[in-house]
Amino acid sequence: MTGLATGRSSGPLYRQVEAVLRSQIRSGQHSVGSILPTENELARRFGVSRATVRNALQKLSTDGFVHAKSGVGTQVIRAQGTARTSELRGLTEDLRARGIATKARTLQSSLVVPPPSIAAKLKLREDERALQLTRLREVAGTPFALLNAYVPESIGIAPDQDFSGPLYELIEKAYNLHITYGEDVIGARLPTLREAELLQTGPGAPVLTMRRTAYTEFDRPIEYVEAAIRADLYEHHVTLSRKKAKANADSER
Amino acid sequence: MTGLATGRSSGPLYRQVEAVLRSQIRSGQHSVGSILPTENELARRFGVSRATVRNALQKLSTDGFVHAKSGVGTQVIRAQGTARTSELRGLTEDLRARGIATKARTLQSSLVVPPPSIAAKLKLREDERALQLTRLREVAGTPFALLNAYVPESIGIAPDQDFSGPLYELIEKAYNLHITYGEDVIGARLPTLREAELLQTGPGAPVLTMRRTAYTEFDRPIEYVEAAIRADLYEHHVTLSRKKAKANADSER
DNA sequence: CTGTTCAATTTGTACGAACTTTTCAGATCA
DNA sequence: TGATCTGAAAAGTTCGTACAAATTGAACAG
Repeated sequence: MTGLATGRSSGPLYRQVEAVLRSQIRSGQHSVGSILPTENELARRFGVSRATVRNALQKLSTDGFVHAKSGVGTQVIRAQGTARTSELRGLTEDLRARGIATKARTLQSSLVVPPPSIAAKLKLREDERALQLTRLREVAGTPFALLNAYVPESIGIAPDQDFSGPLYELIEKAYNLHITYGEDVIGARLPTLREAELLQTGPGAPVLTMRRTAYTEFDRPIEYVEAAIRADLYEHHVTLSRKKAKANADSER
Repeated sequence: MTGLATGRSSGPLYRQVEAVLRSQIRSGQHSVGSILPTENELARRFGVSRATVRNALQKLSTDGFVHAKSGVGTQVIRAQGTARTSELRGLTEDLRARGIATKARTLQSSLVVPPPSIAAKLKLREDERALQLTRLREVAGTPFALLNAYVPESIGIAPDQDFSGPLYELIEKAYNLHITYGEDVIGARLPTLREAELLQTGPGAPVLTMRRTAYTEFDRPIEYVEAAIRADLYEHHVTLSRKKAKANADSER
């Protein structure tokens, strides 16, 4: 009855150990604040080597559930499974994750030579073209956000297709690219006349602006988006973790 | 001349290996896109075990510099040292990191029983008090942001002290607490009359709003801040990474 | 009672070895 | 030509062992 032997679970041992510990923590079997059994003890109980236990604990640690302290033990610091940092999501994905369905109306879709400022963000050479995509996103029939996206032509997206879904998914799935990270700049201002008209809002009602550059591997820019979002309909959520201020006089940048 | 023997570096071996590889990547000795020598080869060259090399590579991987692929090798995917995700920073820390000095003027500082909505965010029991702190932050003499912070009384911060610096640093250093993560909600609206007056801006000029709950260990709320920031003077920067869509049919939430 | 030393406990680091799974390219066969 | 098979190469996983460093609490000396 030493744990894993009875479970027919598949996959690497250390993931199984991790899963068991995770569920024990979630269920309160190891309460928040308590110290887990020592690594050697866990290894004995699970019938695996200490290295395997450490592998599992390390995962739990980077996920923010436990904190190992030399000479003391490994303490449970949280039980619930909320991610400690939010991941990069497109506007649509974000809303969908919150259970809000949106629909996009494509206003324009054409290949253009983007203005220099945008070409620089996409690291385009002179005269290189990009797909420019203007979309109006709606929630329950109400205009919500005006999105102006640029995607390098070299990515290979055809201008004439269905852009009503999340652009990220389209890029990732259809073109087998993986977006690794993105940089957001969030601000606010009053809408332009055209924006006010399209968003069906007053010229004095502020919009939230979001400029995002998304990158795939090798820091290659894959998309630049400027969004104007009705501030009365949307708030942006971000979860960030804070670095541990450790004693590290080594070779940090 | 097998690398580490010549270097008198201190600290764990795997950190030394990591540092060497990092600098080789940064200097272009291992160019972006190229495949690193195999783990066994690196182990041989550095004169360490493969486990140590893996330990170093794993760090480089989570930092986003390399990507290991089974059956292929470990590829360099970026050379520059920008963090792939931004960490939680207070407004002041954020600006300071960008080289902008600010000063805070404390408008109010008192112990109050916060309204229920805020008490809930701080997980306060009925009648528990919090330090309420209203500050006006200025850049070069220009009002910039109005900050309204609540800190649980149980944290133990005295209401009468110098709050001109970053509140986070004060909490962390003086009270030996560590902020582990925070949740931001960013929106925009028109300023209230009082805000417009204090920020010396017109009633029609939008402000960026930021509500943040910061947590220490055990998910204990340590601070709740509502900020109204002049949108013409500030934009919020965030860098987020995107999860790898791996084949993981295991025990995810 | 107070400060110091010391020893036990626990995680951290490092070695070596072996086997598994994934991936790719070349060889083979229809 | 093209699809499939095969084998080599690489990272992934797992074991066992040993010692180092950090921390805590108990024993001890003053």
